[in-house]
Amino acid sequence: MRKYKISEIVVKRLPLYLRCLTYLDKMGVPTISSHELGHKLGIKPSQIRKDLAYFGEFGKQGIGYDVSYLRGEIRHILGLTEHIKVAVVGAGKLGQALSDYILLKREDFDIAAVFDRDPAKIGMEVGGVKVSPIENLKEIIQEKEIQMAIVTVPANAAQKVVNLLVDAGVRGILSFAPIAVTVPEGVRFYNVDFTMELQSLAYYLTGQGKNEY
Amino acid sequence: MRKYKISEIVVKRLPLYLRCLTYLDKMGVPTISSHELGHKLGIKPSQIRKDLAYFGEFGKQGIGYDVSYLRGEIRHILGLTEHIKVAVVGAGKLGQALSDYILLKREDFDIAAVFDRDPAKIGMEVGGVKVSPIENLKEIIQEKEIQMAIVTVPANAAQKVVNLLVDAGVRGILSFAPIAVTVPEGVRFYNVDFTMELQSLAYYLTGQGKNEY
DNA sequence: TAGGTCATGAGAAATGTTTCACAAATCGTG
DNA sequence: CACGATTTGTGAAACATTTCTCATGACCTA
Repeated sequence: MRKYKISEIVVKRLPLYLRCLTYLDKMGVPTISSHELGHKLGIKPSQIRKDLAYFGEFGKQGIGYDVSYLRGEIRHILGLTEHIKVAVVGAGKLGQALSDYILLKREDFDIAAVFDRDPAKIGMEVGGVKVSPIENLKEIIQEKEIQMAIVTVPANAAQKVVNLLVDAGVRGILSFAPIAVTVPEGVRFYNVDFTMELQSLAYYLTGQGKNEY
Repeated sequence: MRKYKISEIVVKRLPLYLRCLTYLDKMGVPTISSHELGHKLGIKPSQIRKDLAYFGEFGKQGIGYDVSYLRGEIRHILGLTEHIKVAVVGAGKLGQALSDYILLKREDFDIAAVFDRDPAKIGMEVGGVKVSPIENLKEIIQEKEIQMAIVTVPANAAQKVVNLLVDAGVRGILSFAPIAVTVPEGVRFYNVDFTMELQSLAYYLTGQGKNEY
């Protein structure tokens, strides 16, 4: 059953399971075993069972997991029972792409506000809302009780924007800015930097990494 | 010195160090200790020292690391000594944003080709090159000897595109498609799915994750 | 209903990763 | 030069994660 503390590495795998279960559910697959699920995801079945066991008992011996039920349980664990409001800071191409994708999918998240510094972008419609000036960030975030934000501003503005967000009360931040940013305790910060991903991929093209297989 | 096999978790931290060192170098900082670097990155100094020690001895006792020299060594380890050619498949907003960013930075990577299925996009200039039809993918990738690719196509096209890329000889793929994809051995595949990041962030807003501090 | 097959959940073992602790090297200062 | 303050690289220890193994329960078929 539920332990005192779940490690982040386990929490990060839940969305992976969720994504696959949502797909299977849409396909009408009624049940799946940890073995099959693991095969699809390139993960050992025992790991899936152990991960899920931190949160409860969701499977049936001899059968596996009910796809639709397990999907609901994982959504519940992750707190995705109702749509979560997200603010996007930075209405450049990346901010637009992410916002529009969230709007299109209409799953789990709602774009509640988009901010930019550039006057030319203010008023543009992105992700289904009008772009607001960054000066109004705190006011709007507090008024709409937004708790989560996506940052797609240039590196040199990232720390300043993150400070603004934290000051406004945001507790979870996903940054795409290619720079290290610090946040106070109590705020969760993830950084997605695709150039870092490319750089580590590059290592495996050198031949140095070949021994890994 | 160099061990037989370096774990992926270590390789993935090198770009983090590199990003910080590049910044410090630009700022004119001559040397940095593992303690200072760790403080900036939220990592323990001992971890940085151990990571680097897999590849050689780069520091001086009592001094720390020469920023410029260490930066060069890490770039060398990652195989970033010359620009690496990258193909981008999917010329939507995300593909454009990523391509244009790489073109703008002109660091480590060159956009050598951009592909799309949509005839309306063919010929558009993205990332400094003209968008080519996906039918020409294999021909162009082989002609230009492209070894790395970024995939920004919708989920339902991702596996097909990845198959094409692998068939054309690409050995490292960074996919932004929100779906599980399989690749044969010998091809390294990373998946960046920002909705999965948001979902795991959501967990820490539930209060369930509060115990983590 | 009995026997065979399948698949979970959980404890134990194996493996991997992070952190500690310290000898050795470097510098600055008196 | 000698000493104190730093800081690396590394082996050992601590900690975390993954994998194995197996008792148990569920279904199916005859």
